Amino acid sequence: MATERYNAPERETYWQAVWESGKLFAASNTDTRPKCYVLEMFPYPSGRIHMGHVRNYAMGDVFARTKRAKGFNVLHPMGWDAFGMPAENAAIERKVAPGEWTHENIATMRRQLRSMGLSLDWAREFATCDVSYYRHQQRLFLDFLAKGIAYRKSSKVNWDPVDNTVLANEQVIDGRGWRSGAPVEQRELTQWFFAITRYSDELLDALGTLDKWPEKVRLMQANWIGRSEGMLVRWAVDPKSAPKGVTEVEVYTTRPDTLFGASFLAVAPDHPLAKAASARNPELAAFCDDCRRMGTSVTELETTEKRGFDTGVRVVHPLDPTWQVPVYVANFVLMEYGTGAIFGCPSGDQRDLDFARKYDLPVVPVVMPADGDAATFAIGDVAYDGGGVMINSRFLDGMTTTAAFDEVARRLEASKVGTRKVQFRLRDWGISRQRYWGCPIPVIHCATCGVVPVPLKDLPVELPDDATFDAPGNPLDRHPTWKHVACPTCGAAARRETDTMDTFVDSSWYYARFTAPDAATPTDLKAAAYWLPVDQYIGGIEHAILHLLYSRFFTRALADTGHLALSNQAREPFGALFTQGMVTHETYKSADGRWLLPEDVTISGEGDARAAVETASGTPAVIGAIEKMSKSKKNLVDPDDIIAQYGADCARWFVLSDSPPERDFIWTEGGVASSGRFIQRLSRYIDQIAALAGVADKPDIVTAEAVALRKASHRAVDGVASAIEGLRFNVAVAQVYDYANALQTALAKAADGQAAPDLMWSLREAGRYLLQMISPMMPHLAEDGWARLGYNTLIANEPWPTVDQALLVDDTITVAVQVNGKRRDELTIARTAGPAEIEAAALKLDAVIRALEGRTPKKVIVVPQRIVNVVV
RNA sequence: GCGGACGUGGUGGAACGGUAGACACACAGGACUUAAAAUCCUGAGUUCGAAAGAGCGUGUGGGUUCGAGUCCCACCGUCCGCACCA
Repeated sequence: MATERYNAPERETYWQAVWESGKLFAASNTDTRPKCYVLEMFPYPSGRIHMGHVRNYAMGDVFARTKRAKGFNVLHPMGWDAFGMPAENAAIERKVAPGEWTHENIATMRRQLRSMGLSLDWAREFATCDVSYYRHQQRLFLDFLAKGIAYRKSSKVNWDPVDNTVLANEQVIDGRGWRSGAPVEQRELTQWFFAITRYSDELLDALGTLDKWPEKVRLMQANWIGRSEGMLVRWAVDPKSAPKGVTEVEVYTTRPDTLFGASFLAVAPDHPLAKAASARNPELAAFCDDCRRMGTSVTELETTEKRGFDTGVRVVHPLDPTWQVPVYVANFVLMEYGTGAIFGCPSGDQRDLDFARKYDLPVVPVVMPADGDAATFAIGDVAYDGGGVMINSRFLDGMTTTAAFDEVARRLEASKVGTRKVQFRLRDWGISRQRYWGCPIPVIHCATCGVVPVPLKDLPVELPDDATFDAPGNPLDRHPTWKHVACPTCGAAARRETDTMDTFVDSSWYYARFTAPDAATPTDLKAAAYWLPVDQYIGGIEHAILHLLYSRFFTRALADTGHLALSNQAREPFGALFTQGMVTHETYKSADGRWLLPEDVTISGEGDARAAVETASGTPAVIGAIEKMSKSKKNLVDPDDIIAQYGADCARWFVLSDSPPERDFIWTEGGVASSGRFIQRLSRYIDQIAALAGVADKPDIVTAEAVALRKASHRAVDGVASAIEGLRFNVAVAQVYDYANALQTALAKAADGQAAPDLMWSLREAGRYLLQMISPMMPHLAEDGWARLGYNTLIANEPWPTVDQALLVDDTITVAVQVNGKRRDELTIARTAGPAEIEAAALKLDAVIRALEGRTPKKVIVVPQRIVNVVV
């Protein structure tokens, strides 16, 4: 029987059109089935889909299709995270308007995503650069402003003096702007902020409820929020040494127990005391200026010497009025954390110790390990920052560090010079960007009225479409007319805010907008309450902190401004999170050091003998490391090419196979070809089954072949379902391969057309089950095979097959038999056999008798249906 | 420096504390073919052995257990996150 080769690309286009016209994947906001919201992180429209997208969206689609088959009302939407700097860079480099560039990219990528056959509800699609989206974001901003969640403050920023813009910390490389190369300045600028720190405690505590999030991500967020418990302690300034207007210094410490080890205070160069003291000491003023010029890059921080300058100010120890310590300005104290002032305990902190040695300050050990000897314990070049027992600390001596902490806290609070204080590392979120291609911040600056919110009736504040990009700086700021408006309050000439919002704001609430993308308000309370939280969110680990933390904050801010009606227990946007690994590929370089595309390289040999030549010229090439696919290293494979050659099912199947989804996936040409062959193989099996003579009624299943096949069918369906449920797609793929092998055996038995009726019937069932278990992963082949088997429904609409539990267990089972933990033989016995029966049978095995060497077993461990261990 | 994850054949990887290496890739041998492709069959952790079989095997060293890839401790290596955070 000759079967035709399955033309995947052609059939896939056909079935995509069938799904499309049937609106199969449209989600209803009113449905009695249980809901399931499946979401993958929406893409930035950079130009074309890459394999990382294919992997991400294939995973989400398998999950969504499986949930659909299992009877859920599934919401699986797609949109575009469309604001951002690359569009402006394209405008500068290619003279194309950012909006135009973005929309062209969206059109390309939408077509590419459609060719993957994803079960998406395209009716809900939007781009964050659509006025119909960002107008609502402006409304949210105004509501945040009214509640104090959005506010303006002056803060230090990285300023690029050539490009005339603020740079994020990530955009400052070795102290220089990443585009201009100019040394970055620290500038004090008034910027817009979101008060994420208002939710610090809640964001930290609620991490404990996110049990379907990766532990790693929860930990990273916990560290980022950085809660620490300590005390604020006020040190009175000795009036004789006090600069003008300074009477005390407040420090923050997490180790009040070490207070008797204090030998100095250090304040940040921008601390009020530093400024006041500078006024009377030009040398100190110069030192502070020097510190301010210091860069903030990682390498600089690591190499910069710890330096200090004695202010001449002396402060009084809070536990001993007769004891004074000097106050230094130090370049390592941050004004942004705590109070901008610390007390230094050299024996308990390495940095303080280094500082004390350098400036010849006392080093008094106050804590020693619990098993230490107070008489001999000393501090050399290494500080002891652990817990233990207090020494040299007067009334604290002999206490544990924990008890000493409490005792000091009690005394300082009683004398009103200290208070317990929880401190967070998390800072408020600065959202101002001096950029064109973002959501305009809807406020107006009036000389008399101050900052005036744009009235709701005047929303949206639309971006002008005639901005110019031929000069550095913010195009909105230099636009001839856009920023000039009348003050909404007094009518006088006023100025629009020309900053736009950080693009992370756009992606902080899109998942809520998807639940009602056409609502006249930012959210539809009913729709959002029905769909949220997202039941399964899938995306890259690179968003572990920023996007995922911002979204968690936004959900709470939306609830507090009446845009979400959620109970306090459900203020989380993403119930379950999965972070998938990257797609990687081998890299190739020509002899003269140019990166080469995989398609331009021919590989020969294997193992250590593998060698590459540049196909066109025949010159030898170098095979490099396996790295994340990137344009710069040219180790890219274009999904379009793969889909055109092998089909979407093949691309989907391949990226789901082999590697566990959370790990990196290595793309190989051989691997994709092999997936393609497997699709042809399944297609042949379907044709063979379709050609079988039908059996009208279900016969008794009696022959060994039929029984074995049915067991394999039901077990595979069961195994695939649970693997997908656990997002273990590589295991699901392996189950299908395994099942295909079983099916092949059964088909071989029926090849002569003389098979028993029960096998014929079981093969028909097998064909049906095969298609259903592959339908989430290879939806097109499943649909095509379904039609070939003669069904006139769509498999995409079919419920997940039911599993006959009786077929999942065997009457006889095989248990391993060990002697002293070493496997010697195995025993096949009735599943119902009791421990005594199993033990007796095991002891009769030749291999066991031989291994016993005549000894009498001391003990026999029998775990029914698992193992027997004979101990001698 | 702090925190975390990972380490299994030639390769990607399976394995509720219970027969390690499922499944796939690559490889080798065979069948079909004039030939190739495609397809099908067979083999394979490693050492010794003709075979039956036996020894050794999940980074290293200890521990818990009748039994450890899995749990605990230490170390080595790789990767990731944070980092003058008081």
